[in-house]
Amino acid sequence: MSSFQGQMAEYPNISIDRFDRENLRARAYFLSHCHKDHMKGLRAPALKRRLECSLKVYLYCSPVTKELLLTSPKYRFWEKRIISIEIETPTQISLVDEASGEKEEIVVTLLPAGHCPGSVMFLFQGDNGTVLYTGDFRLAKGEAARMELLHCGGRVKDIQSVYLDTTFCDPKFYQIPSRVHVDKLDMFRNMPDILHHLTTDRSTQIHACRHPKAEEYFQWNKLPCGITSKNRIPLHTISIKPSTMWFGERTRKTNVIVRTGESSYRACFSFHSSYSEIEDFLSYICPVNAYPNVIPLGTTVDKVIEILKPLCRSSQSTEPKYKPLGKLKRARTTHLDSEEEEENDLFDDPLPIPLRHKVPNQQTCHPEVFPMTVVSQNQPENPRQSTGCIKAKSMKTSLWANFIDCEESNSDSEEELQIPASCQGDRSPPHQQKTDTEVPQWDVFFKRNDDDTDCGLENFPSSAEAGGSQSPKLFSDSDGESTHISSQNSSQSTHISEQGSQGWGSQSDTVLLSSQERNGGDITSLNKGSCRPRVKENLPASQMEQNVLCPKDTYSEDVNVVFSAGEPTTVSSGKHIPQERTLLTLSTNPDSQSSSDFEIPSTPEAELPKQEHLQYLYEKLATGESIVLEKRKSSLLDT
DNA sequence: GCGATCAGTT
DNA sequence: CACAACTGATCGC
Repeated sequence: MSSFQGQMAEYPNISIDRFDRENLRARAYFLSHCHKDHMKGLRAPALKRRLECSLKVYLYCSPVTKELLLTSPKYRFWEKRIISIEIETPTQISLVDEASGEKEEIVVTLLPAGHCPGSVMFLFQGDNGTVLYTGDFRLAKGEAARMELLHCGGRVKDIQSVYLDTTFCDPKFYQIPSRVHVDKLDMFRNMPDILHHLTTDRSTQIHACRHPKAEEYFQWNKLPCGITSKNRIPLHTISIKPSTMWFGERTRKTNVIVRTGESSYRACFSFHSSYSEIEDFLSYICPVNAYPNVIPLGTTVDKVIEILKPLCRSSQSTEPKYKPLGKLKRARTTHLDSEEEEENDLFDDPLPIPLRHKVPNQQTCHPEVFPMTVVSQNQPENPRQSTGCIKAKSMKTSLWANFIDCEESNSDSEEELQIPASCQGDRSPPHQQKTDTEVPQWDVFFKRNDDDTDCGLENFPSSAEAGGSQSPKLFSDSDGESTHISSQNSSQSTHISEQGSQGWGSQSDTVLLSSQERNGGDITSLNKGSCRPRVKENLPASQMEQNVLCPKDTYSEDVNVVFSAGEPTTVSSGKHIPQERTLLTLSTNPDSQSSSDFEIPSTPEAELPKQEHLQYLYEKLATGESIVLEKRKSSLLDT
């Protein structure tokens, strides 16, 4: 729960995620995401009055957050006073003191925070230095390194302060498996690409509905949405409750899904970064200061600061921190106010604010162009949006850089340098339009959950060790300790297969595992990954997973299960399907609950399991035996 | 009646 | 453990 009071030392004229008390005097407001604890005062009469009096005060947030916020009638009064800013689009905002006319320029860049739909971090750049407000965030290890707008000239920007989500900033939350999310439909009404994956049709197999008395409902053979079996045959439901279990440094892999009852499971899940993720993030950013936004119960500000301190600059090298961007990108400096000719070439447009329209995500723009949106408080309804290059005259320092993807760290091959970075500067990824041997592309991040193995119980290893999520594997290592799959038993399997199909009538009839597949004979459907864009090992699982609710061209064809945080998700399963697969696989194919519903993408670069292996696994599953993967490690995990 | 706060629950 | 949302009681305006 955020205890951030709304103001940052460097830029006290703006308020973020708090809208009461002294924040009532802010010249501009920022909302990182639509969660109540970050919206304190946002609909209070005091602020309402302020808005009526101060016509230049606006609320800035991501487009999705704007949608979500305006979904509630209680916040509709904001409608004409919200300015949404595209992700990763540096935007200049004039902070005007209406009384004196005094003006302060600030550039804000929204960076995806991976916490919930629309959630962002705010990177502010202005005369008082660069500061990062993370809001609530969950980013996998290595994620910061991939955020080009956190970099300049191949290095992490010189960040004065980070205002950090420290929810799990405690070694006991050292590791949390990477994730898996839906809510009411109305809030998505203007997000067609999200809508696309949801339905109000209750006769579907995977429900993320909820009800205060869900548990009772289950007993009455009813789902939280009220649906019951039509033919008196009991529904077979499996409920999955997301909750945060943390994983320390342990030698043995631990279940990420724990069975808590006949048909109920707890899936480890978090919207917040784990300790190790925070550690990675902060040490990479290496700010001068880090301030905790969250002081969890039972701890104190001082204790949290003690944890953060060693990760800040004073505790590390006095040299400016240099971190190669690794496989993902190389920076090309494009100092906006640079004296260098080369860079000026990139910015030969004389204007400070070229009037170019924004390019839709899936399109490309010239690589040398850096987007810059200038929002003038005088033109709120029609901000001078532009993806063109800009020289931000008011900025003291060179704040921006472009990046070119590269395969190898520190490699200087010309080829790499000449890679046409198709969407540089745009919100679109710099990685777009690459081949499958390239680094992950931005929309790949949104597109699928290749690494849902963690929660998805895929029979494949995650790519965790390679810099992505460090989630525990679903299967134990070769120490022979069989973990989670063993939590299931035959009674469940049969349970599902019989009643599930009958109870769900036509819906269940669409459960489509081919007989070959059931017999382990056809593994192609399990490995659609082979025709997907390939994802490099560094692609963090959580990033892909966490973004499943982002607007779609940015994402997912094969979203995995949608959970409602804090509430059980109900799953009705179909026939003869290894249980976990049924549980956690959801096709987003809008047209059918066809076989794709049950096709789980393989982990990138994982070796395809052999038919015998699958058969072996399925047989074990069917009989309820524990699955021990002794020798399998080499073939399944070491790929 | 409404909002804020707190405690408790899910 | 924790989060986030909700409920109900209480208090003050």
